[in-house]
Amino acid sequence: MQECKDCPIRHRAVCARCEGDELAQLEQIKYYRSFEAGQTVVWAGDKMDFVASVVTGIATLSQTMEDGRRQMVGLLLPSDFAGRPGRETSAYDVTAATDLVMCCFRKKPFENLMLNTPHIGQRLLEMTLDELDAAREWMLLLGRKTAREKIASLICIIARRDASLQLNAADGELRFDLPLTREAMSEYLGLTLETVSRQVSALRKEGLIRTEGKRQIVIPDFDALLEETGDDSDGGFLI
Amino acid sequence: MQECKDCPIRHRAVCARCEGDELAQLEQIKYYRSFEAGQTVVWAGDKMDFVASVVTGIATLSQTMEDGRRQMVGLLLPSDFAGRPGRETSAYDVTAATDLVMCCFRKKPFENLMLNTPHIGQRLLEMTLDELDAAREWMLLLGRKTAREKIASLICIIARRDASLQLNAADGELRFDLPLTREAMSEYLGLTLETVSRQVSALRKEGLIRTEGKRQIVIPDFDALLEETGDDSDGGFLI
DNA sequence: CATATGGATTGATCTACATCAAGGTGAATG
DNA sequence: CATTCACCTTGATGTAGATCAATCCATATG
Repeated sequence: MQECKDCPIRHRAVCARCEGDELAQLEQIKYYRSFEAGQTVVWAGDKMDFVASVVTGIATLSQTMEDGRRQMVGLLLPSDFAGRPGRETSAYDVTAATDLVMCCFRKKPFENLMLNTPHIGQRLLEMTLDELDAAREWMLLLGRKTAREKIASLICIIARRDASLQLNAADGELRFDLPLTREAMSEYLGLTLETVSRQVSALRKEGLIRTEGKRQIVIPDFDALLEETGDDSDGGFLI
Repeated sequence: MQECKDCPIRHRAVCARCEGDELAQLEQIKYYRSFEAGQTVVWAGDKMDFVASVVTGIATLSQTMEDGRRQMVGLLLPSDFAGRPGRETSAYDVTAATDLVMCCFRKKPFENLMLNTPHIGQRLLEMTLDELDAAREWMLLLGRKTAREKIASLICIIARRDASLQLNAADGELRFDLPLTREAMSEYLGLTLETVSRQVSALRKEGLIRTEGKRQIVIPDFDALLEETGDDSDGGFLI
């Protein structure tokens, strides 16, 4: 089991500012869980007795309607946080989009720790406010953007998040793995997977992106792609 | 100026659990502001040196794209909270949908108070988590629901929120004011106002709702209307 | 009292995306 | 090495909702 100081979650997540005693306490309630791509972490409505931070891989939060329509409502990249203190059950399906490792904290002790360690609560508030902003940006995408703009936006979001985690070859080109299936992309964007496929092809034919293999994406000119998102040129950040 | 203890925001908002000293401190940094329907409280990007709680009326948070497409991303009813501690500018247009009174707290002293008063931060975290859940429910609506389901959902949301504030004649019928213009509804739902109008008319013709005057709505059978939202029958809550 | 004015409604038409359907591709498996 | 399986692509067609345009209605205004 890794030391928390080596754990990627220190970048953004709850224990980033902990030291000494607090860190020791966190260690005690901490454990790692691994999932294979496609596995479900918890179903909506199921008991969820932990909160967690993504270490490696990608997890998604989704809602499902009775007739099966699905909408993704959260995309968790490394260092992102999942789970709501003060709630027994998960409100969403949590699914591993890729192979996934999560750093889990048992909920009850975590909540106790929160009471005695104000900065954990503060950190959590900051992170929740960030997530709320991301959700609102996402709402604009869902409510008002065209299919083409949605695809361009998603690619930019992933590229940006990816770039912030590890520096990519900055010879103008941006190269990275698109870790979502067409179906997952369609659930993110409120489209069908056919429309996703068509629009990705369209961007490829126009030279705005290249695809190498099935999942690797190359963006020759990031700003050109940004133009297609519909966002303000200097626009903030999503997710 | 009202006493905080008489202020509607005590129901849900930040000062709900304050007493003695804290309340006195809150009083000192508190002031009220009134707006007429249609007025803008702040524009996205503008300096916002306060946080606030809605006392009476309705405020909206919206995002605008360069070409004018608009999406509402927040609907603030009495007792709801606006503003992000730790941020200088507003990320959204804040607009008075009806005549509006807000209870404002100057930001800097509010943040200081937060540092010394853990339960304010805790309360804020709870509220932010609730808002995040609401935003995610809203994402499902925007991404996957039909126009008809969107309208039914919005009417149910307002009815529910309204009912929780003051008890309505519970003789089966639910009667309340729909405080949004067709345009505001369309911005909430990611539709055009024409589509909103058509779908409201459709629900009326089918007897699922009645309209009295321009804004008053009567729901003869709430459960019947709920059926049209696409949500699980026991479904939670929005906004 | 005539007349703006700011919603709201309703109709006709268009189109972006969904739906239905048929292959294609590449890694995994016996 | 053939076969399967999961995923992706592309085509043909359908449709929900957008767009464009006219009219209505209630309140406000000189």
